[in-house]
Amino acid sequence: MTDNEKPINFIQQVINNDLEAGAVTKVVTRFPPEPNGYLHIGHAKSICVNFGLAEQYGGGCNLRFDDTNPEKEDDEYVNAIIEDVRWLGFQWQGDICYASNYFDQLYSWAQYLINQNLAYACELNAESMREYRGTLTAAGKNSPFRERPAAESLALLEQMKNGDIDEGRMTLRAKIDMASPNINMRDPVMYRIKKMAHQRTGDTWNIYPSYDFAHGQEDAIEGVSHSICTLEFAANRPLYEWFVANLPLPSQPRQYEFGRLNLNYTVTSKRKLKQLVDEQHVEGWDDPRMPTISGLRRRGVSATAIREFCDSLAVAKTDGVVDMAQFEHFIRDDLNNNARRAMCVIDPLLVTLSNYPTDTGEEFVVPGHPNRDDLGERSLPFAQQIYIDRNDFSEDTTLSRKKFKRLVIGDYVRLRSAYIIRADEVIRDASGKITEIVGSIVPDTVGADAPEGIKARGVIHWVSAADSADCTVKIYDRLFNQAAPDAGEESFLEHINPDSLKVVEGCKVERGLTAAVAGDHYQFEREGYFTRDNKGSELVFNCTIGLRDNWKA
RNA sequence: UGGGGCGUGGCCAAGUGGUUAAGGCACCGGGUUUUGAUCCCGGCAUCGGAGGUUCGAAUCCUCCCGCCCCAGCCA
Repeated sequence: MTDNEKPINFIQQVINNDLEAGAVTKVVTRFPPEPNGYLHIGHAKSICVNFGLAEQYGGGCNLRFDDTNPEKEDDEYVNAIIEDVRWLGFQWQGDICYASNYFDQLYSWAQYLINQNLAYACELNAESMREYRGTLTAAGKNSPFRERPAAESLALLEQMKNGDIDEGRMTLRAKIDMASPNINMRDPVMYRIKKMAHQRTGDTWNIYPSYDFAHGQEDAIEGVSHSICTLEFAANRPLYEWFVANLPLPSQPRQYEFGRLNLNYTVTSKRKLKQLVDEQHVEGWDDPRMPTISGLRRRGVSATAIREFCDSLAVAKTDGVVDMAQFEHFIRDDLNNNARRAMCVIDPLLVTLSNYPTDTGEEFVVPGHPNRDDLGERSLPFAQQIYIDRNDFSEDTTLSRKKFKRLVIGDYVRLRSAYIIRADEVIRDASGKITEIVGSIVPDTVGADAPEGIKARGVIHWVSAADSADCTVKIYDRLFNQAAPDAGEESFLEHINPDSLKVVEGCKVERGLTAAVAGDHYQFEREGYFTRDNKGSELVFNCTIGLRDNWKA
């Protein structure tokens, strides 16, 4: 708990100064996704930054859909985004905002700029506009339509809006500077014609505002004090400021940029994630291998883990790649503290305890968590026949105790929360495969130390053969087998890990887990953290992440 | 080659002229442990490079090198 010792970032410094100078009285931020895909871990950082700042300074954060391009947007995304932000545990101030709510206002501001001789209707097509724009090193040249009278531009804008002009034939442009070293300032497009219905405004509009003409004004309308976005928008800032300076806005928002989150072994680009979904490389946006919020949730990653991880990241202007291990640390940390313990045998091998009664059994009451009394207890049925994991048995009696702390013929091992047992012989089928182990218990060793002369090699998990449930376990590996899947010349799809999903059926889990519901987290002892899948009615557990594994074979 | 931004250990990152250069992840030792987990101890950099200013520089100046972003009627 060293939160108050955490150094403040550059945005907090700006806010502190603004507050001190009286330039700002209420800190208002916003999280402004375009509803053209699902939220991913990169958005989570932005969400934590924006909502976190608002919370820290007693202000508010808006959830605003930047729905200025109906071509790519969909209500499915709107709903998914709302669900994800809520699930992460954040609450926006007031109603949800939509850029499309401001279309009328934006339109009249466009007319205002035309009247100020700061905007004009341009008939250059896309190709010509590109030529006129110049290059990184060569200045552009003025559009032949640049000096068109305001009245004419006004009329043309009206026609564009009404659908009287074909798509691609005309745009409304800001009149700034075609020779600006910043290409974004070379008469950027404010409106383009799209004769397309919008998910919220229907077919009211045939023109839609561009990002640059909309964003700062949206912020101003909402009273956003600090408009925080990622680094790639830095070059748009002068344009943002130009509109803020030249329009009669209700407030004067400022834009600040920080480095977006990149994680190795995955991609955090909506475009690429959409491609994975569309081309069915994964099951959907919420596939447990996806870095989407919904995928992580289905995988079993908790909202707390995501938030703690995001809070561990710096808000700075460097663009690095965070090691997936850092994320995994927070996933494990939260689950270790909060997940109930349970036993699940993933590759069952039958063990018959010959000196244990056939007709009776016992119930061992054990804690739900080693150091969380509030997580209750569970009851483990014990009987003559149990399952252990095939990996926890070896016929090789030469294995040292240090190297193999599991069951070996003739030696002892502790069954977690139960007896110490010894393996006596193996039973095989016709093909030579071991089908059963016959062993024996050491009496009076439940909850008690081993008697003199007996030393268990280690502790292994188990489950009652008769009184346990069948389940399926899904184990995931990273989606990409290269740290920077989108680095090289080749497509990132070339680096998809073909073995990222392993489905194991016929696992045996302690009976209590038949009551597990989606969202319940468990630690399957000695294996890892699992959560019940949120799809279908079968008893399926997704492996969120394995336990740390430090021993060297 | 124009403009903008950035370079501190394997990764993330504090640091705003005087500190033994924080912290986290990873890694390496060791201890505890009925989870090879957790937990606990300990180890682990002279700051992209070269000059310069200064009693003193990661922090200031100069030059150089490297990386990222911008030439959508995407956001």
